[in-house]
Amino acid sequence: MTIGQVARESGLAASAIRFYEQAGVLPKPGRIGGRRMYSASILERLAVIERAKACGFSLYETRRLFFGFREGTPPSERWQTLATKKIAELDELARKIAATKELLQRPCACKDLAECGRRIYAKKQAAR
Amino acid sequence: MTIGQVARESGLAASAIRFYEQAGVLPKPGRIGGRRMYSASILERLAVIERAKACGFSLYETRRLFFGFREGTPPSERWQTLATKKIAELDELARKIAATKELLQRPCACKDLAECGRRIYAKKQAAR
DNA sequence: ATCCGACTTAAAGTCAACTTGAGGTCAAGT
DNA sequence: ACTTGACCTCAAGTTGACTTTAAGTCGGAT
Repeated sequence: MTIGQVARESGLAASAIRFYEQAGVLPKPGRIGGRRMYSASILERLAVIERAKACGFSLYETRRLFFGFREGTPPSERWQTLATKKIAELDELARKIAATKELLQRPCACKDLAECGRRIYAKKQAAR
Repeated sequence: MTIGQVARESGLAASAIRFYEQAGVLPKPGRIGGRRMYSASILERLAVIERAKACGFSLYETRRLFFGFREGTPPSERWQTLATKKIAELDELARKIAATKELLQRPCACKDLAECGRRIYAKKQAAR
């Protein structure tokens, strides 16, 4: 498949696919007349990348998933290692979001921003 | 107060305070000998900004909170408008995080990445 | 022969929220 | 007079994941 076909199939932009290659998460494909020619398995590879991305992995982390970290470790174990760390990060993020919602949902009784500022500031000072 | 004092009091870098001014979330302070001179109320203003930031508002959104959107609307109502929108965004984000955790916690039974790719891709295709 | 569309590259642009750096100014203390 | 330290402005750098642009190449159809 040409890069254009892969792009249409996967829904990614061709530029993104080139970028992924450059970033080291995609293997360098063969070339015909200078053009990248992919086998259909590239779509599966991209699906894994998409999944990793959906899980909040950076491209750097995704690259480590594929290769270059503790060679010889089975992929499932690599996944475990990365997943455990990421879950902790997500828990922390969820905690922050909950706290934020808490803050947002409490209707502000201040009649103007100046009063609001005074209250927030006073509270902040009191917390020290 | 000089910008340095404000920085020390608020815990922000002086450069951040200048940046906030430039971004339009802080009023332009008076100058003495070219230097910014702030009244103590700047700390309250900064506290509001900090709070808005903690709530996930961008500086652009925060600026709209202070001025420039539906002039004459009381601040509490502006806050309401922004808060409602932001809560919806947070709910969406929380939903995504939960889904991601779900994904991460399910141990991957695949013996290699190729199999993993085939499974994910097949599932993705089936979903269409 | 030439034209078109799909491809190639490298470099630069995008977004947010700042920070960093260079080069200059100001007022106070010695 | 001179030094010091805090401040000033403006421009450029930072991070991540890409996109956009410019200029060039390839192969097939007319």
